[in-house]
Amino acid sequence: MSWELDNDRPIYLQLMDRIRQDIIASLYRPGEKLPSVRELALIASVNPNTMQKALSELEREGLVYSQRTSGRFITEDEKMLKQLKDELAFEQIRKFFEQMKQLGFQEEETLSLIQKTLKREA
Amino acid sequence: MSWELDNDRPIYLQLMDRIRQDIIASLYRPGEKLPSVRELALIASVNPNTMQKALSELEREGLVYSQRTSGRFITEDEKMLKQLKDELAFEQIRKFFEQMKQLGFQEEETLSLIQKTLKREA
DNA sequence: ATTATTGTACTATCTAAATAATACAATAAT
DNA sequence: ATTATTGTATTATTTAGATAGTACAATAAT
Repeated sequence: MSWELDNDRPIYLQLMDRIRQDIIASLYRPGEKLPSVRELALIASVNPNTMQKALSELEREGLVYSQRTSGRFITEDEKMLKQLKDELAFEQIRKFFEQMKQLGFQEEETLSLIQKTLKREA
Repeated sequence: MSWELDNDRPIYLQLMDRIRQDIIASLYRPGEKLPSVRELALIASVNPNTMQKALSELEREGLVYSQRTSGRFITEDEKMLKQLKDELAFEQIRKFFEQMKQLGFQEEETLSLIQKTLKREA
């Protein structure tokens, strides 16, 4: 299937974002075993080294841990996952309003623009 | 002052974003003369070549135009500026909801989370 | 015991981006 | 006329990232 990656940011960062999101959104469950580095590299269509880098960075963040030869697993610390989810969501909101502000939209305008956009979809 | 740049994306793309936003938000007015390449490079604390690249790309987008030796100017096509502003805003909204969705928040949840966040600020 | 799979490590190569240092032609300012 | 400023072009160097290829130690599976 080959993940959607662009050339504007380092691949390994995009891989991290994607996997982090999949964990947060519970596509992978706490304690679940991840596919191997080589498998994930195949799935995403990237070099195994690049995937390895992404995974080892996620390990530094504490989101996954590896057991020497049995594989790599999602952390079982559900409290941490919940907290991370909230943090990431808040960060998205903050950045979004920041961007809109820089385009010249105050909070009120942004809010009504959202309403309008959502209505148009429905 | 030195603009806020990170190492996660090419500098010239970040420069483009910044200048594009400043134009859209009317920090620079249509027809107004931009500081010279060298000046802007100093202001942003980047290499003149990098700034040159950003500006020539913005020129390809039609946002600015250069007159051989008198300098570089903001386009006078206000219609285009207005349209670009709307497009960029819509794109921000779309991406934001996309990101939130990938974190596991549906539109409704995202909306109420926004309300909650804005209230907390006030 | 043997085999296959695991994460990990290492070296080499290639490319894009950023920087540095100049240079030049056109023209506005003097 | 001379000077300074403009955008632009060129060459070289450095660095980070991506890829390719290979290797190894630990251990689960057989």
